[in-house]
Amino acid sequence: MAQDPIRQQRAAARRNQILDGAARVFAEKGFHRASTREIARAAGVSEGTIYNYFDSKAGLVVGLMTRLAEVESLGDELSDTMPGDIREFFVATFRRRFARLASQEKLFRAVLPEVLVDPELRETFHQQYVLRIAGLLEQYLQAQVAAGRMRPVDVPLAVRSLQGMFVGLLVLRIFGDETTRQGWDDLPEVLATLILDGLRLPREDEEVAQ
Amino acid sequence: MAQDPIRQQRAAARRNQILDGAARVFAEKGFHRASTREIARAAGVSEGTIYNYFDSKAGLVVGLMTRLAEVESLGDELSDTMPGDIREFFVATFRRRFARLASQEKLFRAVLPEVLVDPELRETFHQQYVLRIAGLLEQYLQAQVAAGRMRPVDVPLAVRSLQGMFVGLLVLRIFGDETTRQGWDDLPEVLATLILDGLRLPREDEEVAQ
Amino acid sequence: MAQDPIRQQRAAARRNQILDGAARVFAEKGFHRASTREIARAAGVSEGTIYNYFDSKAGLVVGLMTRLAEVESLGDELSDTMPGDIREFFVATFRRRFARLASQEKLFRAVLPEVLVDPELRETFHQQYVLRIAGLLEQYLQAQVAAGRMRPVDVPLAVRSLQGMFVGLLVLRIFGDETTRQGWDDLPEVLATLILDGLRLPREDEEVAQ
Amino acid sequence: MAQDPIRQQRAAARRNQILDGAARVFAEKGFHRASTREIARAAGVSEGTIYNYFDSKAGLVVGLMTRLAEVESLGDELSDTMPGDIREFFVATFRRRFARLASQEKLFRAVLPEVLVDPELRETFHQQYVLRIAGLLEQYLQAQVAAGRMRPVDVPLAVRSLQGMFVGLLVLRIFGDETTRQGWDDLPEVLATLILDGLRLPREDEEVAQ
DNA sequence: CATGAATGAGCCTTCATTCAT
DNA sequence: AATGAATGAAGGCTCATTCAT
Repeated sequence: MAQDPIRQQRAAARRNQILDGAARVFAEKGFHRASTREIARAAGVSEGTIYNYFDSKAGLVVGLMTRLAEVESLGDELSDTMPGDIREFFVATFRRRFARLASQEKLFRAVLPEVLVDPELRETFHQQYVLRIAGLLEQYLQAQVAAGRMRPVDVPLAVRSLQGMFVGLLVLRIFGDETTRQGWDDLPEVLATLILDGLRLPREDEEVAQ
Repeated sequence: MAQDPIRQQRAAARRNQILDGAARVFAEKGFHRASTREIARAAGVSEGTIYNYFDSKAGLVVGLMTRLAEVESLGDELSDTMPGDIREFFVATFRRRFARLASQEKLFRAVLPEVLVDPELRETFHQQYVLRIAGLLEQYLQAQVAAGRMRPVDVPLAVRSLQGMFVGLLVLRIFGDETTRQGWDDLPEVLATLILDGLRLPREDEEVAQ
Repeated sequence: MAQDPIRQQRAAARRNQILDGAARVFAEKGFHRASTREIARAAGVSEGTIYNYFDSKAGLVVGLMTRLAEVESLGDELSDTMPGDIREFFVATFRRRFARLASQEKLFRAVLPEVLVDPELRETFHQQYVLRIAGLLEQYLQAQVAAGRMRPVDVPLAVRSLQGMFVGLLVLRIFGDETTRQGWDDLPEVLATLILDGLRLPREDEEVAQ
Repeated sequence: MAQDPIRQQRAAARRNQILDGAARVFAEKGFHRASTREIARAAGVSEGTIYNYFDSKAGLVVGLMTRLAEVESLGDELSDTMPGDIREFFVATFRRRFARLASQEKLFRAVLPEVLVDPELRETFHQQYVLRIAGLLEQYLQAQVAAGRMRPVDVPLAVRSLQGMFVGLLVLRIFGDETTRQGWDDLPEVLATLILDGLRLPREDEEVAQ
């Protein structure tokens, strides 16, 4: 029938409408303290309707994560930047990631706990989020290493370290750490220096460690 | 009365007994899915007894965190190492932290979510854990910078980045990320390189970025 | 929508159904010894349903009180009687009040204790019950005093004394006092004499006290 | 043993100490919301000790009532007054009762509810309190009637009405009724007029109702 | 006699989920 | 497809009472 695409569109709109409500309530109260009643109210639908689009309350989290991952167009981010200057690339990328993270802080704060606890969600999130981004970063780093522009480190682990740093700094932010929060905009620069140049300064009587 | 110290000792033992039970159940099921009944059973006491020692279920998390922080003798860790070689120091310190984190993975997985969600817990954890460790690290880094052995970065932010990396890598571990999990023992070395020397290799026709 | 009034009617019916159950159990066991589970069973609904219609267990008492007050059409009672003969008016009014009180004895026995203890309930009951009836009685007495048919006493206090007597006699009844219980039907007459004519007989050698 | 009387005295002192604590806590929170722990603390003893002197929490109420009744020396009150002037006697007696009631308001508020609800307490209270006072009042009234100084009403019912009025006015006071509370000191006079002379004023063209 | 830690039954309330309309 | 009333299991927590010390 010709109505199919229309229906699908309407259904997708409803889904999103519900997810928006869920995101709002989850962000404010956390997963467990958010009731389906409140989510329904926030989404402007009835409780029953939620269950027409999602299997369960946990299904809402899956939906949110999936949507999060769909929206992430990391590939673009990475390729958007001219690969010319490494530092500029790093800083720009970091800056974008940090802006993203900050804007989703509340949602992360709400969803992360449940993701940490629920094995299935954990798996989904890991696949759709961690591995996807890791893959892209690995490609980039690998290329740099191959080109002799970067130290031949264990690329996957280095990437994990980077990702970890992002996640961890977000966690610190969530903890309310003032230093992290106020320095958020400076972090891309600091990180770039840290990651690219390292902390160590060669003593004068030493050779530059390469 | 001579019984006072005995009383206190017995009370402390009970507290720990209860916390052990709580840790076990929290680790297995997470905070919200763990019922006080189950915790009581795991601890070998009655439900009522729990409330003779803790204000509420959330109080158990506070207790666990506090105990965690008490056990942490980071000061020793830092000073134990000869400050001779910076890299050795970093690697050794990282190794110890990573061992610690890994051994407490389950507990973290159980407690972290609730800490993220509950504002009061967040504050407590931040004070007792994040800031305490941050302070020690800052001292160390600052000294190195002052001695001209390290690049004059924004020390507090650099420290947060380090801490974030620890936390974040633990989170990746919790996500079940195979790369992180299998590379756990190699991470201290990778991180040391990353943090101390940086990724970038100077091209021959370039100046050393500072 | 045309369903709204139907909905409302059904909801009102449910409310009453629940209140009936609550009244039954409260009357039998008193407020505190009545469990919501038992109330639910007595009302023929689930425990959860109670909370769809009332905020809390205490809310049931409020509901009962309100319903009690709504049913009371004291105004009619007062005006129904011909104002012709004062004594007849008193006796008739008393008789009606006493019949009312007796029929609600159990409910009062169940609700009064909680009303006495809970400040909020106390206030509500005072407003909806005591003051409403007091106002009507005051009007009546005031009119009689103004007409010179009654002694110019402190009307509000006299009314409180009357109300107190009703309440107090009900309490004695609840205590199981046999004299009160068996004399219940005679009390209107006795009270009328007491209140209208007083106990004192003038000695022959004295003036009539006024 | 010679210690018996000493022991008994000490035991009685403890009992009273506990009852004082109970009275304080009951008065503040009501019977059900008062915990034995709090009572113990208020009495300066341990929870266990309470159970060495009383069977149960309800036993405390029995104890309080009994002590209340013991302290009441109504006989003295009644005989203290010169039987000369009836009105003076009534006013003086009322005044004393009202002062008593007011001073015990809180305790009544706390104990009455439980007395109303618990059949056993009800019986005890009725015997020790209601009937004892009723008996004394009946004697007095009966004598007055016999002496031709009072109208030959149904004495027991009249007495119940009086008692009811006391109880009822106390209840109104407890409800927080401002009129009752502020007029408390005037009530003895108002009541005396009400009870002795009645409200009705004879019209000039009528005979004095007898 | 006094203590107070331990008990565990039982309570009120919440909430995800279902289903008749 | 939407609704929202009804459900009832489950949960955290309180507290009167006991008993070993």
